[in-house]
Amino acid sequence: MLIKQAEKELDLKSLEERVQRSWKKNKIYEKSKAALRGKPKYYFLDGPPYASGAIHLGTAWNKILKDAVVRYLVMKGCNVRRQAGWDCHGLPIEVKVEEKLGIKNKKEIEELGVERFVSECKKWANQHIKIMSSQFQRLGVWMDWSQPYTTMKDEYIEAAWWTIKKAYEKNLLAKYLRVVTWCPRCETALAEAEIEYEDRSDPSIYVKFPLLGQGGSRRSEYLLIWTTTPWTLIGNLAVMVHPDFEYVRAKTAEGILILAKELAHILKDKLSLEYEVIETVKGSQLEGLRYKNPLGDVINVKPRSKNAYTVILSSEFVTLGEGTGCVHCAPGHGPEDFEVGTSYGIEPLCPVDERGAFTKEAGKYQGLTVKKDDEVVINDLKEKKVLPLSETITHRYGHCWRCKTPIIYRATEQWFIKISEIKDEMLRQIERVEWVPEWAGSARFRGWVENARDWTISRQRYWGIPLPIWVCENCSSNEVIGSKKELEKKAKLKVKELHKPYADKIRLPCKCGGKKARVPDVIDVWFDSGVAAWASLGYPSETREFETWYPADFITEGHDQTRGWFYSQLGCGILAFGEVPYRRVLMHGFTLDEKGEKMSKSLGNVVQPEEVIDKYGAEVLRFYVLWSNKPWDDLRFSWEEVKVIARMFNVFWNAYVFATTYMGIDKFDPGKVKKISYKLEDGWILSRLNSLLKEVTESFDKLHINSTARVLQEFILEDLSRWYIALIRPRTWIEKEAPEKLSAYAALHEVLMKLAIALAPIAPHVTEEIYRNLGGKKASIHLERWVNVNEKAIDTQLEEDMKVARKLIEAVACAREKRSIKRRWPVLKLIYQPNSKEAKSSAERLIELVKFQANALEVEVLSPGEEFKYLKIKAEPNLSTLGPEFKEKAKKIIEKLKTLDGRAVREKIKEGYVVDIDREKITISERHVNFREAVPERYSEATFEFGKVYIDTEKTEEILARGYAREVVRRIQEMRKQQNLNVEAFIEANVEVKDEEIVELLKGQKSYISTETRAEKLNISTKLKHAANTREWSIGENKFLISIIPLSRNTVR
RNA sequence: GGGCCCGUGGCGCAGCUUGGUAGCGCGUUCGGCUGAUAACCGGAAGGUCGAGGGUUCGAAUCCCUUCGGGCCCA
Repeated sequence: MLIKQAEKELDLKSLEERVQRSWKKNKIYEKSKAALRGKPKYYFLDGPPYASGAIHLGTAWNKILKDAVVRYLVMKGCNVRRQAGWDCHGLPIEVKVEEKLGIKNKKEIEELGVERFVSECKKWANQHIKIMSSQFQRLGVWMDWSQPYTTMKDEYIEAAWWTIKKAYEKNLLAKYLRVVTWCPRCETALAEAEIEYEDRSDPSIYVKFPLLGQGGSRRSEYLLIWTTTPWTLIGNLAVMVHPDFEYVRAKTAEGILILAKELAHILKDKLSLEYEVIETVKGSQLEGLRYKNPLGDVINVKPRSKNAYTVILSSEFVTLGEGTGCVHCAPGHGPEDFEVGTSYGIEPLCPVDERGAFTKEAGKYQGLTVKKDDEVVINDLKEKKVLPLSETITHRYGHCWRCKTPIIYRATEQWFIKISEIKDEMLRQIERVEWVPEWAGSARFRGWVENARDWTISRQRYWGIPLPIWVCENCSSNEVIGSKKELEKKAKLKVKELHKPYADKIRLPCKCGGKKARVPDVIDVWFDSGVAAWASLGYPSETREFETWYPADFITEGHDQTRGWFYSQLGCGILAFGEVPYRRVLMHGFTLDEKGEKMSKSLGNVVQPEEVIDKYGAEVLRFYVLWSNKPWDDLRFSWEEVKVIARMFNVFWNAYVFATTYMGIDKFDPGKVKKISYKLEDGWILSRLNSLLKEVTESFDKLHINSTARVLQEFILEDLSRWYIALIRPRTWIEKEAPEKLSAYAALHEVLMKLAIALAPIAPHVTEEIYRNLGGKKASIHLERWVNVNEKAIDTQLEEDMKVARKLIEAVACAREKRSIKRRWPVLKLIYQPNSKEAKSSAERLIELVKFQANALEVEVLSPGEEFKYLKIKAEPNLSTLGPEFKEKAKKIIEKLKTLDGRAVREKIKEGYVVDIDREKITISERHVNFREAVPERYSEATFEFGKVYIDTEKTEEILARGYAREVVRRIQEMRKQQNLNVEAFIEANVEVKDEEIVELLKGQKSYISTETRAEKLNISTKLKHAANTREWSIGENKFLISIIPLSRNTVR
């Protein structure tokens, strides 16, 4: 096995394509699956992305996260099930298909034919599954792309049917009249999860409802209400007040108005009405007051309930936050209105049809459209002089998540899952799950479930799982069908497929002799994905897979899925099996733009994954999104940071190129290394490697994948590239098969190999290339087992020692800089004054390394507390104490002190230093002097974490010789590089410098210079003949002329 | 209006679980190194850790309040 020199330039894009092609060609994914047979089962369940459109950064992040975790688990030896899934039904695709076919509403769909429409939807889904699959695959995501689960297959539909039937059997399926959120464009009920809230401008009107006088006493008296939905006044049936609030009767130019006392100020502030409070009453006293709907004579509403058009009480829904404290109640148009109205026996009234058009009951408004025709209502109110104020406000309003139409509330009959009855069990089940982060379950999800209402599962649409409920046209009895077989058996005929319109054509016989027809509704798509844990296993029509895998061991999705998939699965799981169908959840964040704002097409700040891949490669995108922040925080996308990661890969690659260059030249065979005597730094890097592997394993296990990525990055940049390779570089230049060279190769090889394995789940392509070229034993790195930590290799003391050494060497660099001494120039002596015993021993153990890296001829390590002996100590007289104590003698004492040796003074100062002034012995104490240290001119000093360093800056002849030699070597190397010479090429070099002294110095360094530059002939003189490529260099004050000539035999090798 | 999360030099983040000298990267600037590296190293400038209060000998870290952003809901 030979290691080839790697390509110098890292082109991730082409590397990735190359690697992906080889995966395909060699069926690596299939092999990886095959290798897992018999290993412990692990069921990863892919949350199905919606099969329309293209992937975006958020879905890319999601899949990358899944892929990294799964790859890790596979390497750890888990037999992971990793089937891709697709969510295919629902409004989004219906809307796209409507657009494509140029139709706008349900009527047109019916005209076109449901069969055609549904088949177009299926086609759309299939097309986009294809597109998105290949986009995900380009990211390097390994899943079963060829056998995905889709929610539109008959077996999948059956699983949903079966689950509905379970709910029916458990008496958790119900149909009742309730106010639901409704999209008038899509003509269907919407679940809470299908509504998004956006700011919009709406009317804000104050309306007077005239009280019906009892014996004329209430003439010109009104309830003052406030609303932002004028159209709902047609369905108004009551006015709610809070029983405990105080209300006033206020006399104004508009008559006597009744409203909450606390809000009475709006009469003046908003309506510009002077008012006088003539009575204050409790809300409860208003109960039963009758009023007239001001639109009463133009509409056709005939409520039967005796409580209609009266004041009713609600302590729950009347607040003083806004409005007037008298709340307009239209039981057909609001859930709260419905609830309170019903408790007063008021039957809800909904004079609005599916499309949002007013019905006959709306009288003169028949045919007009809700919301859109608010103006008509407002004008009528104005004419009737019951509208003291009409303005507009901006507030959050719900919109259909697909077509953005403002939603309305309608009272309709719908089918529900009675969440209220299973909520306690749901809350208990949340605790069985391991949530990452913990609060995703204990706080966020729990909070959502606690507030959950019954789940409306019926939709009045076409592209979805048909609701498997058949109702007798005769006796109205229900039947729920749980499978295709059951349906065929009962219908006594074959069913083509379970979608609309085929399912609708099936009629079932009823005991009463009549026929049962399917309710025309389809099921809420959230229910579809809710059954994925068993539906994707083909259960219940097939049980083998189910018995093997269920329940899901791991899922990961964004925090929006708290209300979505985490929830729908929990609900469906309880219906089906009485338990939550997943065991571990990683909740991840959202992708935001660089300013932390949501990416959206309208803002034009969307970054496409392809864009990143085109510029930097999938590897960079993968590493970036995993590294950027904690998985559960939102990710602020930043091109700058992407660049940082791209550079890291470059450094990693360069380290690999370095290794392969020399290993290739020397034909190093990792398989044939026998006895290795590692040097200190080899032991160190292997220790660091194993410490790294430990951290990587731990953080992966905890799903703290950003930590994983960060420690890997740190290791690559700091330990491997910046330090270890710098340390072993001289060893790689040794020509012979020296043991110290082989040990460096062996260590470097092990590091690169294991690092590649640790990095493989995150960067599957580049690590594959490296693994194969470095002689990996398997056909692919992804068939490798995760690396076990070799605890024995971890030497924490050595790691600590190296830390001290590195810091020490950095401090030397700092001391050098203070005197502008380049690193190429050796320093005569390095004195290290450590600040602890530990630091001292660390430095002593690594003294040779320090000496070499600091480029010092000699190193001395002092003991903690031991003073650097050349340090000058100055005793500075303290004038503020000497003056007052010694008065006129002070001046002479000061003079004297300045002449003394500070060190001597300091030694004796404790017991008092005695000076002789005019033959008088005067004792100087600590309070009289301050001691100051001064570094002698010859030394430069720097302080750092582990103490102080001093360097001797004296330039001896030896230093000059070595310094000039290195300067010359550097220049020759630069010229070799410019001439693109092979690393191994031999040359003839000519060096000319006028200064004779320098020539003599350099001649003494001839063998060093020749070895370093592979100069077989080296001429140094004050005057030389030069070749054409001669270059002039300035080194210090001197001009050097240097030329190099490649030797002809270079080509032979 | 409510729940959850986030807020740390110009920018992007770590540190917060378990309180003890505020750290990294990018950017700026000055200097240096380099036969793996269009890479890198060192110095400098740059922070009242969103704000206010509390607990404590000591708070970026724990608690309360408040402001701004995100997601979800009303």
